[in-house]
Amino acid sequence: MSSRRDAVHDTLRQSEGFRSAQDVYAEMRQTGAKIGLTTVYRALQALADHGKVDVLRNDDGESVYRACATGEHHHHLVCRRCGHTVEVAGPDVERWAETVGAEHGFTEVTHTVEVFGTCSSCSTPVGAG
Amino acid sequence: MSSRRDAVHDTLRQSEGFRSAQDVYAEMRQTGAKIGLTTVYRALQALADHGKVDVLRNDDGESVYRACATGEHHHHLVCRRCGHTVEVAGPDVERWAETVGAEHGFTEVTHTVEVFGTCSSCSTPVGAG
DNA sequence: CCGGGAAATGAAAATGGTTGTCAAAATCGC
DNA sequence: GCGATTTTGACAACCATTTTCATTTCCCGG
Ligand SMILES: [Zn+2]
Ligand SMILES: [Zn+2]
Ligand SMILES: [Zn+2]
Ligand SMILES: [Zn+2]
Repeated sequence: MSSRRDAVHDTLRQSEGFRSAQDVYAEMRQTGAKIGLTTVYRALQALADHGKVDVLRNDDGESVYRACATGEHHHHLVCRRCGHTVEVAGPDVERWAETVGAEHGFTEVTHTVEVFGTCSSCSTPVGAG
Repeated sequence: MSSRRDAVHDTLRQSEGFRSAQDVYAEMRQTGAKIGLTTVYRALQALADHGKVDVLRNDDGESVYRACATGEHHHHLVCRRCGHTVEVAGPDVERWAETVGAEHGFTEVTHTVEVFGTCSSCSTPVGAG
């Protein structure tokens, strides 16, 4: 229905890592797209609600979004330098979370798991001769 | 040095779960403490910087703090209803995070892991009996 | 006890991401 | 074409957090 929402989704698909609403907005405007910030926020929220994109909070507390390849439950390995993101599965972690919750009598157990690091490209020594 | 910082720390110790700066401030004022909101923010940040309290972001993006029993690396099992928090260890998760990072050539790997659920007290049926 | 300088404090203003408002514009159904 | 419905986006409102800056407190030598 919404060409704007699709445009937002497309913009996100072109990005490798997680992007904030403001990022997406700026990029779309830069490429000549005619869209308002409010609409970008709404599109992003709608996409997240529909499970079309993943959302998490960065260190600044901003919501950042990413169009992941899979709709399955997964987590992320994110380069804190360049933002390069790898989707990773962790069956052990899934089990662990469930177990830990059950051990303490918790139900409806969910979890958040994110892994950060410096990717190989970014960890290549710059000053090494 | 700072009696204020100690007061903030004490207030946090009296809380079972994670509390926001505004929460702590409100509670301290309620109990008659003479302190400003700015100072509460600063004390909380300082305590977090010194590893004296744990900090994470709640669903609203607010920073929430907790005075944990151990200074060791650990994670949390949090009741999303009453905030009841259990400190949990997850050696398997620690290993998994390292492994996943290494497999993809990432270095300086860190992670965030939080488990949420409904604690036994909160999951007791209310209308039953 | 006195004074100066550094550190701590907090009221008020600024910041900034996000959400709410609401009128205009686009779309739909007929 | 036309009214009903949805979408859009400029702008204002929100609200947690930060910054500012003048005042207060603390520390310490004299
Ligand atoms: Zn990188
Ligand atoms: Zn998982
Ligand atoms: Zn509970
Ligand atoms: Zn860990």
